Amino acid sequence: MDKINISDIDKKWQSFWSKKKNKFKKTDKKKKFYCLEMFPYPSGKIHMGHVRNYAIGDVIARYKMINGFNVLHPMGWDAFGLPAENAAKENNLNPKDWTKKNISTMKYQLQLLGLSIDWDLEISTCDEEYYKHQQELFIDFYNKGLVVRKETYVNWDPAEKTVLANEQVIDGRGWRSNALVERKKLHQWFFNISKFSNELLEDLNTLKEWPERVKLMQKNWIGKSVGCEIDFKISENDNSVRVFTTRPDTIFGATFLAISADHPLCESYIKQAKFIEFKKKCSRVGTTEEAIANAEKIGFKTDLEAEHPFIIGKKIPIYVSNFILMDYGTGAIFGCPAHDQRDFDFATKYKIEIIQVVKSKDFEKLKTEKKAFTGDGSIINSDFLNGLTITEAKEKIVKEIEKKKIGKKKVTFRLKDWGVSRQRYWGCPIPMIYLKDGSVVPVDKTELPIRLPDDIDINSKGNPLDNHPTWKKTKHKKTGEDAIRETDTLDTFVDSSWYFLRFCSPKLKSKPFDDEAFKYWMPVDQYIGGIEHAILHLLYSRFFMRAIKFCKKDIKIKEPFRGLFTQGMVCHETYKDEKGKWLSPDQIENTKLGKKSKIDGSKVKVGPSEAMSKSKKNIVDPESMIKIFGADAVRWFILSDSPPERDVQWSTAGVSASHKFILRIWNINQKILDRKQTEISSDDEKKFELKFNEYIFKITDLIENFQLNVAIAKIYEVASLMESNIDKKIGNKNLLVSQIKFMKMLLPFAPHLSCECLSKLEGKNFFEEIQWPKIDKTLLEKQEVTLVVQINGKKRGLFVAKKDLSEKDALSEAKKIENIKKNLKDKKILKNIFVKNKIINFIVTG
RNA sequence: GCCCUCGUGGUGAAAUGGUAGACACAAAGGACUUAAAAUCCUUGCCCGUAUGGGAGUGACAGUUCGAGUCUGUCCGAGGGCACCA
Repeated sequence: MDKINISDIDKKWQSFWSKKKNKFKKTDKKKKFYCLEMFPYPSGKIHMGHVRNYAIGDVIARYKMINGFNVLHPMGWDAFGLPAENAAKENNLNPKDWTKKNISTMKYQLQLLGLSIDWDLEISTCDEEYYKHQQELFIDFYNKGLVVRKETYVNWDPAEKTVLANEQVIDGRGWRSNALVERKKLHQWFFNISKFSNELLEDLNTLKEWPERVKLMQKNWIGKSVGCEIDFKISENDNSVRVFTTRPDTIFGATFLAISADHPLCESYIKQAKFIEFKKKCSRVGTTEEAIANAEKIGFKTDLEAEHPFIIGKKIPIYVSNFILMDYGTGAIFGCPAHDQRDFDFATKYKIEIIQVVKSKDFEKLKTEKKAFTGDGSIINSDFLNGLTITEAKEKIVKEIEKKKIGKKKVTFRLKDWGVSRQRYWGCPIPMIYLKDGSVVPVDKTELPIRLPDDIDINSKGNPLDNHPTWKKTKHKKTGEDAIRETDTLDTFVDSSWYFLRFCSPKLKSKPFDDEAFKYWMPVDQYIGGIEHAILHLLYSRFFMRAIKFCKKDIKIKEPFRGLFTQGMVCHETYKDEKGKWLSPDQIENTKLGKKSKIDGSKVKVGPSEAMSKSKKNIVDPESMIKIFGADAVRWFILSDSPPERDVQWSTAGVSASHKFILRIWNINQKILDRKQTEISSDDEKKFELKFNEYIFKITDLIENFQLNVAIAKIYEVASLMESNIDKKIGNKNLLVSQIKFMKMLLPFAPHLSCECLSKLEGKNFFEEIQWPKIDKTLLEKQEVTLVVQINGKKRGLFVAKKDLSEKDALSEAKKIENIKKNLKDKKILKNIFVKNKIINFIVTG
């Protein structure tokens, strides 16, 4: 019997596939399948999360390939980003070199997994061949009005002289500099994503193959709210304040107006010392959403009053308040303290009148608990609205408002425009220039790409592009006048918002993508990645597709990803030594007295299993695992232990068991090859065939439904079936044919072993002609079924019968069972329940 | 605060309203071996030698001949959104 050397067969088949460049495309071009996994950020080495992502993707890609599909299965690198700049600062090298080195390491590691990736299609977002086209798209968007320049508030790190993302601000301080972060107003570039708010929301309904959870998260993020705008006349002058509300039904309970500190009406106070002090107080609150949410409500009372639109002669004070945001609604509200918690808190603090307008028996009780009543009820104290329900009142008041021409029904979205400017070096330069007269224009497309300079001082404070001696100096192509380049670069989410389009024609020089290739491959049939991208990346990509459609008439597609699958994380136990320092799994030793530290032999405290992370050191290196157990075992384990959408616990015992199973399959294969002819028993043969065919059916169904862990459980069962039939009276040919089918079913999961076994079975190395085994439907019909017999709903016996046994025959068969006879004795059968192929239930007396 | 998801053995988990715990990990016992490793077999809560019986899917109700699965209330864990007017 041949012995197997796992690392030899890994190498053999990886080199076989790589020589063929994984181009196993079928002649049937009609059946295309675009299988895409989220491309990685080249941070240094691959981690188990990548292994899981790409193992799942590879199962789907290979399964589709051997089902006759023409499969696009590419890979690339999300190569721009902050870590490269930070690493460059620490090691005093260029971000480009650092990135390239990481890409080559990670590509080598991914190849060790034996993925069916077509590496000819490899792209990297930091290559000018890629970002050139991104700049082109940016200009297209700009020309169509989808890019705007606006002034907004940002988190400004005064030490680093740069803008920080919200997640880079920790407790109000810069994560690197530890400097107090300021709110600063800056001119920034924005993608006009809010133009598509309603479309992005409505079209979620068309995404039938997306997880409901992701769609819901996007729905909440877009945040549609239906309400109305109302103009309040200012008593002191002819101006008015426009407010937005979703509760126009509470208008009679309005006792104050509140406007944002950035509201145009505040302009006349800007120079007042009191107002300046108030604004200072506001900006002292952090910029994280949580900090804002928990901040105390403070107000600045203006000397203005507004006229209540429905109560003649009633004047209500106007406040400037920190809880009103300028970029939501109109930046102004009317406060109805009785029925809104924030308004209630504010009114209590500034002793503003509280008028109840919705009936509730708990109102006074809630008031003493300092709570507003936000529930349902009928309207009171509201003139012509009295007695109506909230819904009725909303309808009626909106009609009145529209009749009086002081406002109208209005839909508002939470989704804001996407700010894409970053004061960074390692990103795609924004192809815009500033002219002397202050205007801003795009560069001429013939000048693309606007390249990143290599000779930068990475250690300079602020943006190295801005500090570069010559880079930003340029000339306007049309007029020849001097101009200054935009020195901000694009958010890296832009890079990943269209890479899936580039994969359709990654080498094309003239355009971002080829129209024919686009038509053929798009949309992505199956997209696979982490849940952490549920909102931003997926929403931005959906926006990009629409923006491109808006710019190019012949693009018909709106949704880039037809199917989406979000996999769970890879977790591992956490370890701490006696001093509370984190230990990595390879610093742990198993002894009879428990786990000990390899470093000093001290006792180790085992913590809960958590997502693998550098900070907790609970990381297992995929490369070393592959070297020990082989690529198939690593892939197998990570797929077998949990449903792919849930978190999986990594365990060395588990992967070692997978390795043993790989060897067991090899042994089964050898035993079948070495088997001597046996006498045939038609009975054994038939049973085996029926059972085997059923497994093809089940495994096919399970893969189609992404139940990969259950599919693997069935493969274990097939292995046992094969093993137990080697000594039975089954023809060699039948066993061999079944083993070939078995190995084909194994191929998406453990391709190296599968191909090696197939080559032994068929006597040649082959791949192209592999076809997923066919299900014999007539055999499925012949399958026997187990009928369960219950008495009063309790299981009392079972028997195996032919499929579709009639009720009459089933009942008489059931009554022959010893235990059933015993239980039916002296009892009267009141009713028989019979469900074909499933169950018999006798309902009896007593 | 609002919204969503999930609670099944020592563990990861299976189960179109129809045999709960498939499959695997770990454990215990056994076989082989001088021994170990490897491999294989058995066991898994309670009563019983056993055929068998009882309890049992976070808790309590309900619908049903039959509920892990459907409905309601509660408890617990995780996630998303969060001065969004």
